[in-house]
Amino acid sequence: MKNEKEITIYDIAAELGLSPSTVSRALKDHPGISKETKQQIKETARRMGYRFNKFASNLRLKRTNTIGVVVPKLNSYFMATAITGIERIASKYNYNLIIANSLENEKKEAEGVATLYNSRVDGLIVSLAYNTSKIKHFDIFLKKGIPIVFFDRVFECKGCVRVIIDNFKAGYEAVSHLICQGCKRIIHVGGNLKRNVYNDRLLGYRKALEDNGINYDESLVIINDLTERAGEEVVRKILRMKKPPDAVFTANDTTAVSIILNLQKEGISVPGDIAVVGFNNEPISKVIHPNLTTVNYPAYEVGEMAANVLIDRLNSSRDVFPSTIVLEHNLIIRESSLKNGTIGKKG
Amino acid sequence: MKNEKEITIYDIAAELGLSPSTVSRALKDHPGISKETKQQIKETARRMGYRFNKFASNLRLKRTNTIGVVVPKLNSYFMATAITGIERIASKYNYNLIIANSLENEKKEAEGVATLYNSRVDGLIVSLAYNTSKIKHFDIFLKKGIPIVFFDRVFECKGCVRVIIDNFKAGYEAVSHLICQGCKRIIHVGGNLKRNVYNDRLLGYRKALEDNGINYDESLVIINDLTERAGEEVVRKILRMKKPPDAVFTANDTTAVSIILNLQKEGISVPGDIAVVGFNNEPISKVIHPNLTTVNYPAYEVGEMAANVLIDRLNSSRDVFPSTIVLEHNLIIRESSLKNGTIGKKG
DNA sequence: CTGAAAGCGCTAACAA
DNA sequence: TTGTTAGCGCTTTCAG
Repeated sequence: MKNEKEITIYDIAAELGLSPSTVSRALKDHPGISKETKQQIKETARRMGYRFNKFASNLRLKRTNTIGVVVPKLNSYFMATAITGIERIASKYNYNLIIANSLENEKKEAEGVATLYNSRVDGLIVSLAYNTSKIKHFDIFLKKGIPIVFFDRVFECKGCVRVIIDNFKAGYEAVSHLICQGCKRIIHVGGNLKRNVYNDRLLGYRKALEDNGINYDESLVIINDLTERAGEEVVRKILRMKKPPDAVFTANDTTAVSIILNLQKEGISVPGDIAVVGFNNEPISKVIHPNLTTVNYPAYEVGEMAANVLIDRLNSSRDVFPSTIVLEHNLIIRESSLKNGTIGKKG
Repeated sequence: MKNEKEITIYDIAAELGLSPSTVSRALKDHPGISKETKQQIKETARRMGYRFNKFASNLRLKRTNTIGVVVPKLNSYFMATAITGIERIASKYNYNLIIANSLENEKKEAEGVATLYNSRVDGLIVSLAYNTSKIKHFDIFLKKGIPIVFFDRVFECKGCVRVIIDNFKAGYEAVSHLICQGCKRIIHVGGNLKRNVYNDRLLGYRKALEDNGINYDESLVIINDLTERAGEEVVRKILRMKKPPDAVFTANDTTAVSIILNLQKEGISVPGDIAVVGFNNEPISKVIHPNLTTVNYPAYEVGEMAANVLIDRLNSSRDVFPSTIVLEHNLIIRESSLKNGTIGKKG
């Protein structure tokens, strides 16, 4: 590695016979510097290959213009899209992003949070890991008053903001739709109930059953990690059931698709024998045959909103902020749930 | 935002009647500090709510332990997976990641690179944007001897490392396979030929034709942006052709899947009428019916390798490094390319 | 409009 | 084993 000396504002100042403060001001377009001096300084800076030293500046200013992002994974359509939204807003407002991947693991999450704390991020955007139960690793942020915005898998805490959709309502709508289609034995496949998203979807499921006079049957609720493999296991379970279900409502598309493929492998027809509804509206839902009925989750917008809220908080001097922001979802009805080729009307 | 004073090593030193350097050393587990002192200092640090100031440290050490990552998008399976791989290695070696999204756009890419330069990343991991033609925005890095590792969409330049697969061979194998299946009029759908990946795949296509005595027909090569929409257009084009093709080899899975869906919509059977081969082995390829024959691209491993190579370079004092690292790909044959239900043997 | 000087918090060479 | 001290490069107050 070559080691050409780094150019500093002192070098520029020396070169031009000016003082470092003048150079600093000129480079920052400070009003009180003459046009010519500015021009000259900027030109010299370019010529000498000067680069601004963020660390010295951060050290001085105690502000990093960096946002920490903690997510449970990067390689899902939902997360990647949300992060893309976050990135767009951050870059618009000149914020850098440091991303920590918790890999769905509470311990890794705590480590990531600690690293970001040491990186002195100005704020945090978080979606919780699958199994996080204690959230005390965020205390250091809360105690210092560093703002946290949760999205998707959120946590109720004083002073934090949550950006979500109405998962209860979405679950309710999905299941109501299945009931309209004549389904009566509806399996629900969900995730860890510590996570609001899965808990709320389950509650929506239960309420929809209740409102339609269908008894809640605990044995029809399957909690797992919502992977592709989980879908295989669900199908194995279905095959072992004495009274088979006539529908499945799954809390994500990956598993819904896996369920469809594995049902088909067993000669079970979707939606004929079993109707399926997923969640998220990932691209895959339009590829699977039959196309998957699912809940559209505006991932990009959720990411943008989370970043906007955070940056607003960082820059505004107000001290009243929304605590929860709910974005719109909508049920997208496709073939996988249509028992009789028509949508049907009710509720 | 509350503003409790930040605790520094000076505060800890004062509290314990020690010197700042002792505190600094103790916190870094420096060998020449007694066990008890270390214990005591660490305990006090925790109690007082001390946090390490990276900026002061970076300023002092002129090293940031940060890697800049420049990618054309975040929300594709390939990129998200590669980044996950990068992240794993970076975090293993205690490096932070700053990610810049070029959105497939040369100008945005140059901006991102400039930002990362100012962030003083220790090194760069890059996959080029779709339309990048001048790469002079990397000159600042090259001139300073800051290492750059390219992956996937790479660039030939002195002192950089490239982590790739053999796209030529992969293209050759894919097309040879189609020819084995009896295909003779094979369309190739590719991307911007400035990008090595697309250019090499096209060259592989041509060579396979040549080696099998099939004339190269320029009108069968379609260059577009390889989106879902691009797939629709390819099918429209196919419908207008007097002599229809009997196969399509596409440089990614997204477009391949879109082509299959749109062909099917037109009543054209895959692989019966037209066989299809994609590229990347994204999860979607196992969902589409018929399952998509595709080239497995080890995205995670490419990401890991890129990060490993970069970090090795940063930490090693050697000055000989590989310039190109080629990882293994393999053709995964599924139903979408099997004209007669069997794989066939030849070449 | 420009300059002098102090200080942000950490590290390490050197000294004890 | 611990302490002293200078300095990393920038910003800003205060002075001119």
